[in-house]
Amino acid sequence: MQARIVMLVDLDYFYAQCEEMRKPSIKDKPVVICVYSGRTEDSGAVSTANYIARKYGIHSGIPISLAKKKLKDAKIEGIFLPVDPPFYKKISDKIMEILRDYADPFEQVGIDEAYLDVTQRTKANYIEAEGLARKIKKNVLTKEKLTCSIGVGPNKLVAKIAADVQKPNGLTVVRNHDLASFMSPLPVRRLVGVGKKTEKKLEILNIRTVGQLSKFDIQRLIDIFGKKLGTYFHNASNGIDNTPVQERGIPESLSRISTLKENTKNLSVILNKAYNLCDEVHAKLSKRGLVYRSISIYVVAVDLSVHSRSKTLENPTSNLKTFKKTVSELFEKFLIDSDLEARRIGVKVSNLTKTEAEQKQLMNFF
DNA sequence: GAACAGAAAAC
DNA sequence: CCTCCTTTCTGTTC
Repeated sequence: MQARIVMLVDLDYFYAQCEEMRKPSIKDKPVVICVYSGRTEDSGAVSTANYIARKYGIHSGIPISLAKKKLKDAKIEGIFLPVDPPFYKKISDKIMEILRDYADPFEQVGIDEAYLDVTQRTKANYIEAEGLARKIKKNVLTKEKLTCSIGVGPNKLVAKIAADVQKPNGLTVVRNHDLASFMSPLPVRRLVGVGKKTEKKLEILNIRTVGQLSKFDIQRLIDIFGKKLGTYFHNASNGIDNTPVQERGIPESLSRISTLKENTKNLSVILNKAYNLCDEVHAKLSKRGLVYRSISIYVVAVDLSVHSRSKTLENPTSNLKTFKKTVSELFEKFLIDSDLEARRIGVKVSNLTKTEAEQKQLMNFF
């Protein structure tokens, strides 16, 4: 593959920034967007926090009660708001539409991130790419009143890390010439694919920085992490990533998961909740004109261990009755041979394809 | 090669 | 005290 220029546009502290836009008076306070689980008054976790809240150690994933305690200890008033996904989705859609026009091709990742291959419209020139990034930032700010951080680099991996190192409202350009000096001092945690567990494993091998990882014997990496991850680490630590920017087509799966009011192993209590989740997944499916062939259930046990069961059907379907029937069978079986108390439960459909009608529409296009 | 379950990560 | 959603990989089993 010849030289590319790839951008990663990341909408800053997205949910919290959307709320700030809706109500600018909260902008100078810690804003904490919460997923309330409904068990008790403040049970649940933080989804997103603005940068003022982050200064007090409030990050996504921590318990809401802990976030409140942190602000209380600091004697600071915070704004706690429940997530409003439809609102964020609308804003995201508008922004993604703007971004898409700058890319060739374009790849949205999640609700607040997108990769843009800008090789063509910048003629592979980094000066042009930086100018384009500024233009994009200005455009998003003018049209949607939101800031974003952009990373520009020779591939997705570098663009992503570049966007990460300076935020919010950042712009970081990494040219091939600066690749090694940019990458090698970074902690391995910055690499996509290195989370908490992998960081620990690498630390045991005395690998803390990307530079140290790049010097580590590739065969040893493969022996320890497997072929895929081992070779990925070797390449990634050298800033090499050939994965193309690709428009996302049909999703792999659609799921809904939710926390139970109380821990239980009672089938009817679980099914009552599960059927509601089925309804929601079903609604999403029909809106997108998708059918599925596989159905899964999830149980997050009291100890937070995650368990799943699944069944693949003979033929693709979108029949809600079939969905619920299968879900009930899977939960019933699970409860018989597991005896775990469920804290959270979920349902998922996968093996997705377009409906007949949608397929035809697509054919007419040609 | 497909189905299934779990782990890990990122969002 | 511990949300929610999606993807990718691995090992196992048939």
